[in-house]
Amino acid sequence: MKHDLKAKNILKSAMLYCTKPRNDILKVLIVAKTPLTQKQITEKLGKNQHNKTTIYRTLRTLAKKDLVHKAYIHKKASHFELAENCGKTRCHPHFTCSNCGKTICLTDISMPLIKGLKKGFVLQRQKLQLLGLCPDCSS
Amino acid sequence: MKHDLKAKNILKSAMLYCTKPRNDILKVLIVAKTPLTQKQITEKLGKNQHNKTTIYRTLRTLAKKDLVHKAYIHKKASHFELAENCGKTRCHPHFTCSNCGKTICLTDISMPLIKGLKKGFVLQRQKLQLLGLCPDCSS
DNA sequence: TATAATTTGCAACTTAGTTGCAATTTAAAA
DNA sequence: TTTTAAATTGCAACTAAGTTGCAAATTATA
Ligand SMILES: [Zn+2]
Ligand SMILES: [Zn+2]
Ligand SMILES: [Zn+2]
Ligand SMILES: [Zn+2]
Repeated sequence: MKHDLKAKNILKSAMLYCTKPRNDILKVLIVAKTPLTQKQITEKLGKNQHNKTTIYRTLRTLAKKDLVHKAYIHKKASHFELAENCGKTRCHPHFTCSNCGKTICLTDISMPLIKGLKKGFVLQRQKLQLLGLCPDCSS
Repeated sequence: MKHDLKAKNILKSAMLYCTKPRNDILKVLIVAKTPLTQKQITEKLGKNQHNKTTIYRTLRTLAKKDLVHKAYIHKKASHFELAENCGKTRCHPHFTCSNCGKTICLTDISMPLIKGLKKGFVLQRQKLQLLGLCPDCSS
């Protein structure tokens, strides 16, 4: 149960109550390869079902501690992922296929931080969203 | 009625029926300084009210012709703007204040196009979203 | 003016996400 | 271990953005 331990540690380090819903949801996010919606998390929870309110609240709690990011919104649904592949103020880019809807995390491509922000602006997070055709749909 | 003429020309160039709803909605977008939601467009329409379905359909029609962009989503609501301040595949960045919710169009700041996309990916549009504190909220 | 094609308005619907509250669970003290 | 206070959960009811089907109205063209 390597992921179970990791989930527990994440919660402990963030000084959060270690509950079964949080643990289960974190484990789903740990093994996920792309950001997930509440619905997708519910599907992946399998027999460890939890109320959708609990899932939304857990995601918000984890996001407040910057452990989870709302990566992007697609078809009205927010997609969440662990923050571990993002920098302090910069997230990795996400490429969404306008044909099939699939999204790919570009964890190996980085964009420079924006330059030239006028005085007074404090940047907390930079997100890059790419739309286009994925390899499957462009051939 | 300079804006009226501009709206008419936009519709004509795109080979779209020139109807009163489309004209009115376009005029609102022409004078807007930031992206607007359907609700905000309705407010700015004043006495030229149109059904919300019509507004959504008009926005979709204009977006299909790349005259309008869904710039970003904030608090579950899509925000639309004219595409005229965006490049062919690159939109100008948007800075949203996490404190007051205000959004600023950074039309004078440009980010390089992403490099290093793997073979097969076809980029259609690049969007940059910035979150942080605006000058009013950072002092 | 007549005609065909397109667009509009309405009402009903879908669905992501939120809220209040009572019941349950957690963590830490006794 | 038992007790206790604080935090979390589940439920049902709700909010609100956006969509759909269809009849009526409008547009462009001849
Ligand atoms: Zn695709
Ligand atoms: Zn990602
Ligand atoms: Zn602000
Ligand atoms: Zn803008």
